[in-house]
Amino acid sequence: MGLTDNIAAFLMELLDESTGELEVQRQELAQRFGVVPSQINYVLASRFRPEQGYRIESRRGGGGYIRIYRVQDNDAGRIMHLVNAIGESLDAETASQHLKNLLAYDILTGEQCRLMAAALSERALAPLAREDRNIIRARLFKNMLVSTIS
Amino acid sequence: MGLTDNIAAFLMELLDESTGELEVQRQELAQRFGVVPSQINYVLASRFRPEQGYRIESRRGGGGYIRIYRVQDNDAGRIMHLVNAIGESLDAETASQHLKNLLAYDILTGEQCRLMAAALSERALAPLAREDRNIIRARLFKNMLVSTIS
DNA sequence: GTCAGAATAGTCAAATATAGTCAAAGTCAA
DNA sequence: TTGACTTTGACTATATTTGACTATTCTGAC
Repeated sequence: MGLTDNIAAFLMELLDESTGELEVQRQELAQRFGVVPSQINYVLASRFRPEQGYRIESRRGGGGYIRIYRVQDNDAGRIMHLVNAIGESLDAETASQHLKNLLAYDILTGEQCRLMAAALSERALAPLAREDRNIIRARLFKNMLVSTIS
Repeated sequence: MGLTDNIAAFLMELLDESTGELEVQRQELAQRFGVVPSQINYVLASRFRPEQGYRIESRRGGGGYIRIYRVQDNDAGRIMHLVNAIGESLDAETASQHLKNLLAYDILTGEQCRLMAAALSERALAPLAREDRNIIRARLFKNMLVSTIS
């Protein structure tokens, strides 16, 4: 486990102990782990992203600080938003892009994405005429998305 | 026995000793056997495929690793058996029964079953003519099943 | 109030540490 | 002799660590 993972684990533990809220000083934290201060920025940028369920606030200058909040984001809301945004027809390219986004934002797991990708693939729907493929693909995607939140 | 078999045997032994889970570093392993690092990728690709009952995870960069998991015995085999047993056409009732069985035998998780059920439902495929529905349903099911073991 | 200096934190790119891909070359058994 | 499997290495992709430079905020002297 590298330094980044160590520092991230330390911070997450502190977040567990408190009520999902935490304040540290960059310089002090860096010193504790014997790294340069900008390493802390890297930890925050790679392990505490909003799509990973965290929010950061900070201030420079005297008495400066970095605050980390664990937020509960509403996946169901985002999924329903997407479901409503998908129309009657959906091509394979667009579907694939949606899946990538859902995965990147940790709304779906890799397993769920693989399963959906298999169903939405051109291959699975091959016997249908193009326009039918896109119509069925939209229906499949919406049905599967809704199934993940119920 | 070639290098590939040697390395594979070594890894499988380690998997036996641990609880079916294992982490190595590509460079280190390659060095131990005196081969180029990409040889390790070949070993993984040829001896630790999902349909052989393994799953691989890896990360590049500092602190990078390769993790090998031995997945539940025979699941891959049972799934492939079912895939081969499903013909060109599949009605909703039969699909539903298959899903129930897969869940009951712990071959699929509840989440996977719900997702598949959503895609295989009469509702998702409603616009299609009945025989088309059954043909597409068979293709969807087979594609999704295969995706769970890759 | 203003300004200078101290005390913070942020940005960005280079250096380093891993792993992945792909195709050419080698090997071996049918 | 041929084709599948193996081995190799050049090139690519990604993750981490570091430090020089920049931006912001506070405090105290005036």
